[in-house]
Amino acid sequence: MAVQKSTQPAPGKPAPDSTRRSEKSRRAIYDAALALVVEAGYPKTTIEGIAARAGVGKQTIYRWWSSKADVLMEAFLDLAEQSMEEAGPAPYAFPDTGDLAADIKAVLRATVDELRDPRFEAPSRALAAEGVVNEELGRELVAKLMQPSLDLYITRLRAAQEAGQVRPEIDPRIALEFFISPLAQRWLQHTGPISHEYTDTLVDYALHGLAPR
Amino acid sequence: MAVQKSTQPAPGKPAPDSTRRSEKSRRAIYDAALALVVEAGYPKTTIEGIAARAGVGKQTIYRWWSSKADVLMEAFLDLAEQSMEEAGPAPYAFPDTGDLAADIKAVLRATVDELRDPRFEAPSRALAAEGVVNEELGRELVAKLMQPSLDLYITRLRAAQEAGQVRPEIDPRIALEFFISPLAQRWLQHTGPISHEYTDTLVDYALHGLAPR
Amino acid sequence: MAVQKSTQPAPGKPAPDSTRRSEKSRRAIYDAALALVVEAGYPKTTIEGIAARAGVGKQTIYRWWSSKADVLMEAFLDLAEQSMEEAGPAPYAFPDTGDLAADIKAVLRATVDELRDPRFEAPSRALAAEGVVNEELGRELVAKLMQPSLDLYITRLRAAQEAGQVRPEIDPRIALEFFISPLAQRWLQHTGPISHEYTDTLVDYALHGLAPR
Amino acid sequence: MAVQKSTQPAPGKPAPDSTRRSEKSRRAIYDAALALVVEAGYPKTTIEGIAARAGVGKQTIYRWWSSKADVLMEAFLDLAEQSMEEAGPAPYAFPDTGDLAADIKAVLRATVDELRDPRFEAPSRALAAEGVVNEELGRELVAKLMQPSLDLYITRLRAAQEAGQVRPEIDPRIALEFFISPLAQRWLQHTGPISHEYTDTLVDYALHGLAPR
DNA sequence: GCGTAAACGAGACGGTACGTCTAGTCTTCGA
DNA sequence: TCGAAGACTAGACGTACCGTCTCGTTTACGC
Repeated sequence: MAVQKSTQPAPGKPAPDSTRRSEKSRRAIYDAALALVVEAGYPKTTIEGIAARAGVGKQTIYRWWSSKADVLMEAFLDLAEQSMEEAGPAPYAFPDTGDLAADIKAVLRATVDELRDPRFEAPSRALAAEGVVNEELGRELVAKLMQPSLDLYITRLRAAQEAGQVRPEIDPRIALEFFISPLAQRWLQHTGPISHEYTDTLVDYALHGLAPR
Repeated sequence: MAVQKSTQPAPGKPAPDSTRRSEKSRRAIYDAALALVVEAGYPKTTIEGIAARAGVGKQTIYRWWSSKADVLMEAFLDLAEQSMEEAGPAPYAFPDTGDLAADIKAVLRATVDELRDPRFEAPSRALAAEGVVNEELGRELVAKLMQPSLDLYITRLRAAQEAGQVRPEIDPRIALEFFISPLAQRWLQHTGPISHEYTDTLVDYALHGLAPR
Repeated sequence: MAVQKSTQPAPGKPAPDSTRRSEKSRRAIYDAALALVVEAGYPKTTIEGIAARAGVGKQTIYRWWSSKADVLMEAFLDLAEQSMEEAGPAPYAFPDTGDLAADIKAVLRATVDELRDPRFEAPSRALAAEGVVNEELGRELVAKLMQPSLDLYITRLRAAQEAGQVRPEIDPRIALEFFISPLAQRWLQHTGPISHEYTDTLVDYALHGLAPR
Repeated sequence: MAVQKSTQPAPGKPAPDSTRRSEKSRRAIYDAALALVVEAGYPKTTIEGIAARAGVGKQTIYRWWSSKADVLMEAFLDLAEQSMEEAGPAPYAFPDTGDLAADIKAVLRATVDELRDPRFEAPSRALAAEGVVNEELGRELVAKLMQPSLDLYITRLRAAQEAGQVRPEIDPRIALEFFISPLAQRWLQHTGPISHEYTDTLVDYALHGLAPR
């Protein structure tokens, strides 16, 4: 369960002893970083500002992270982890009631709610934007934040294939994009509003296709 | 056809006389901005650098644009306009051979090629990233750069509905997202490779649905 | 009477036709320059500001003057001329009542009053300061503004020598500095207050020396 | 002896820790400032230039000084201090051989030599000019640079009064201006050449007066 | 429990870029 | 053809952060 935290500083450096790391400072830095991104936006969030708000020396940040994006990413991962733990003891579950459409609609409705949660929105957008331009960070984001969820979609779709509810030649790794990508694009690029009705429609269209039967 | 250029400076200022604007400087600024974004990336592209490379005073930039994103957006719009004019006298065409799947596949293949063109990639990503975080700019991007293309999809899908190739209750404004959004998300978030095969698959899946017939 | 105005623009230039010069603009520029120096001080007085206040294009200033100091110098010369004309028909007089001490005291008291006149103080200081650092301008200032007065001192002192009130071997061009320089230094360098009592004392000390008789 | 260095930054700021100040940077800034004033003159000496030449960040200057004049003043004070220390262990001496005229002549000759020393001239003029226009700086200059010397004149003149060489009713604080002010004015305003002969004459005139005995 | 080494807060340092301001030049227009 | 207006290149201004580099001061481990 415990997600691997990289926390590697710049290579070539003598590598600080992480067993002696101050947990209090780390928490303070996470909190300060997230708060600043929410309040002031990503570009106006500075390492200097994070350090000041966290009551921490700048070097304590540079010792453990390599960039603003790096700090923010970990802070956000931590936030996500926390809220998952709050959510219950079985966080990585995808409903399987036998009704594929209903199951996916339920998950997408929860995703819509999360995307609208202001606590998540500012840091999510900040990281996503950085990921667009910075491929490395983008891939890291995908791997750490999105992949676990995507895997659950894949699992559920395979189950549906076995139950004969999805054609066997369909690649679940592509199929899931019909549910996720339209929502993602609307959110990322402000190309349209997002709502439960919208995601419900997506599921119906995707499962039965656009062409008449 | 002539796209409206905003070119509004900061409001409240005495508003410079745009009839006396130096076309040469504008061109030089566009070229410098795009070149720098390609060469150095968005964050390392600075207004100072653009001014220096364009052989222009900084104030000439601040007089006509309000931010780095603003400069880059206009530069990119200009680039897009130019390449459309090069493309021929019927730039905004969407094929209609009667075969909906083939038509959309052709357009998507062209889109894939464009997304991979290094001349477009860097500035596109830079703008897209800024649009994620800056809603106003994001909406402007959508309206000016994407909407014209989306409208062509809508038109083609409506024609297909009239021809009975698409179910009449389908909303084309949502349907088009099945073709565009997965590609967009893969490109924006590096969630997967993009290729002609991939987009072909998208079209097939979307038109006929995931569920068996 | 008409004092020769240099009004030379930068050398080598085609020399604008001075017969077509706008007297109204010149007056406006003089007034604006003096007003700004009084209100904002010399360093904050800018050519741009003078042009704006005078309701004149910047080029109108650059056409006729070569620098801020140049504008200000002419403006001040003009002011001095005006106030001399106001003073009466015999402006360049030095009293000669036969009582040398009384005559010089009277002139110095008038000088003290002038140095304290706020209308004169700011531009005078501005020019004097520039003259300290810029030898050419300094010499011009001395020649145009101070020399006429100094000559009157010399004339009066020569008369006093002929009347046997001043030793014949004294050089009047040095002697006059005992009256003028201490006052000038106190004013220029803020080394002490200036008053009628002070200048009276100067005259007494200077005429009779410091050593006992 | 140790002259109090103000080094106060802008008031209201959190006041940097002066114990951690880099002596090397300070020295480099002094040297650069003086060199630039000598080479380019006061107006063309910029903080940016000083920083560049000293190999120092601009903020290091703004941290410790509030203006160009402030930097230059301290740099000059430092230069003066240094050259006094070089001069010997009894820097603040005024000769007292019993011959008042000879003593003052000697000091004035030294002053003439110093005023002509190119190492001192440019910065001195720059500061003096600033002091003409900026009363606060002017008073500071007088207090820190001139007053110590003036006090020596006063002391010597009082000794002369006790010895009966100067009339007892003479105020030494005014009398000293007969020696210093004419020289100062000639130097400041370029009203005349300065030489040993000239200062010798001043002393003779001043001690014995202009009027015949 | 004590000495010591590393992590810490603090913040000065050499820098880059910001957005504003002014200088001085060049261009356009109307009188 | 000149004066007014103002856009232009150029670059200094003072501010904000950057990332690096000391400073002392905790803190916690091994002796």
